[in-house]
Amino acid sequence: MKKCLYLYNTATASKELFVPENDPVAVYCCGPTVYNYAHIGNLRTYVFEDVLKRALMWCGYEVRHVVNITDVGHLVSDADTGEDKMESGAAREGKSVWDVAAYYTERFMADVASLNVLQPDLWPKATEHIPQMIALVKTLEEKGFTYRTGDGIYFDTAKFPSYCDFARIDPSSLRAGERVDMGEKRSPTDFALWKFSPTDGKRRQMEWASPWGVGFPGWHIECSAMALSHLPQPLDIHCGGMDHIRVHHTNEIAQAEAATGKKFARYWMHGEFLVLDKGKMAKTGGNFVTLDTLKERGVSPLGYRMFCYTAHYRTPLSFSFEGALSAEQALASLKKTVLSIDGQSTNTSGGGVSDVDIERVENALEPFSEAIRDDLNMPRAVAALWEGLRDNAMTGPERLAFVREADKVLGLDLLKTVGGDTEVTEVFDGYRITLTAGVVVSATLKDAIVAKAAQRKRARAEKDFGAADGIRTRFAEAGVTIKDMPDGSTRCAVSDPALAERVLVGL
RNA sequence: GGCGGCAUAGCCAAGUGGUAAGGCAGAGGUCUGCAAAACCUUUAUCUCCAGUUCAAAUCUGGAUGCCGCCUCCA
Repeated sequence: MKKCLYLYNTATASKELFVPENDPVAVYCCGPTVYNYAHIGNLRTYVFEDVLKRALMWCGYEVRHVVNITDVGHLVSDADTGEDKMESGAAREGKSVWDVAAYYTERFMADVASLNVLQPDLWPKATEHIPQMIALVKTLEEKGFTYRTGDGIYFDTAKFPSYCDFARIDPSSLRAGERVDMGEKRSPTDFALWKFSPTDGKRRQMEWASPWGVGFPGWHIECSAMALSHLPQPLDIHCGGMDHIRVHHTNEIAQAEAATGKKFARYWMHGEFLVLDKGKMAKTGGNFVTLDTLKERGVSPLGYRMFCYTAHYRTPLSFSFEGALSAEQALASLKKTVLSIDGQSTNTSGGGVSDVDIERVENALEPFSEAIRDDLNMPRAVAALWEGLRDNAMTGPERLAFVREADKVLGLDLLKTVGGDTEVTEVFDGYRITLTAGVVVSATLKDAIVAKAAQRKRARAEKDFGAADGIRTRFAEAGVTIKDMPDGSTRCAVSDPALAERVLVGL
């Protein structure tokens, strides 16, 4: 029994009940062009797509998920000029394009993995699908959809009457040649299927032989070829960022449908941008924030995932470190709340599951489920989670079951106990002092902190609060927070070991 | 110049006709030598103007501001 799910379809500009044609559901997502690090704006889209996939699975569907890796450089524009991003990336770093592609592919995969994005079933690479792309272009050529210019083989959009339907554009409104030179193109909407390598002697690092001459594929044909090679047509869902609607997806539809005579994809879903004060974040601008930058500023990957949930995926989300930090904080208290749930069975049967009233859990889950199934409304789903956690009607085990279900879609590791932190408990003069830090702390620093903390303990016992507070102030300067626990023990949390060492050990 | 979108508390935001979800921050309180933590309580009439309606943040018209697309881009 599948749960029903409503999704917004860009192709019809409306929310529709999702009814797949394939089993497993065929989902294709446009992947990264691997010439630089993924910025958190890119990553927002992959989080959205992951939520989509999890929601589908949660509703009872099996999913076949394909995300391509665009490792072939394409020109900055379809015009004859412009540099190739892959090639210029290689030149910038003094590596071969192949090395650049391999490096950033690996980095991208690590980034999405840290965001708890589920692995797709397949990561096809453009460079490994050149024959399929050539075959597709050949079919288009045989059917009369192409023409040749001095720099490549182009798709003739005039031969595909429904070209403008998807993006709802008025072709006459496009200003041909105003911003980019048309070259020999017959129409501003025509696009390259195959580009010839430059003949000025500047050899490309990536080029292949083809029936039309040595060159490389156009960007759009890469996706169509990879999608058609690995998924049944029509695809059930095709995803990407907003910016792909106008050109990339419009072109993909034209190529694929012209070549096969069949519908390419049934549902099209697009993620909105992450925006900064100054507008959108862009790789080309060079000014962008990565997951590593976020980590340096105290925002974990899952904190960022949480941040993505503050807005609906079809709404632009304003980014600021303050906002990201608030999501980090929210995630921390959410986890704390979950960890404090007493999951012990109150039932003497010892089964542990027997006293979970499934129906009660499902009732509690209903608002969450409704939000998810209403076009992945994550802000409402997260609100429903908070509300559910406050629901006193549920027992501890029921509450845990509730969170476990919700986290299948959220992917926030809400039930995972805190790991990775170093935590050392020392007994000093009879006082229990626990040291926590996100990283490994040297023995000297540990000893210094423990000694100082014990000294403060003693001062407090002797009611010498001036001395006690002096030590606490010193700790604060060293980035160490100190807390007296109800059970009489003391906890010290080290935020920056280097700083702490300088302040507390150095002198 | 054309096309499209957005404007909700200090911040991020949900909400598309019946009198404002949630989170973060803030405030007050309990607790504490003081802190911290925890827990409880609490904070908006929805950019402006004019309409439609018994009723509008939600519909219509206008104004202002911001953003996106028209070139590669999540």
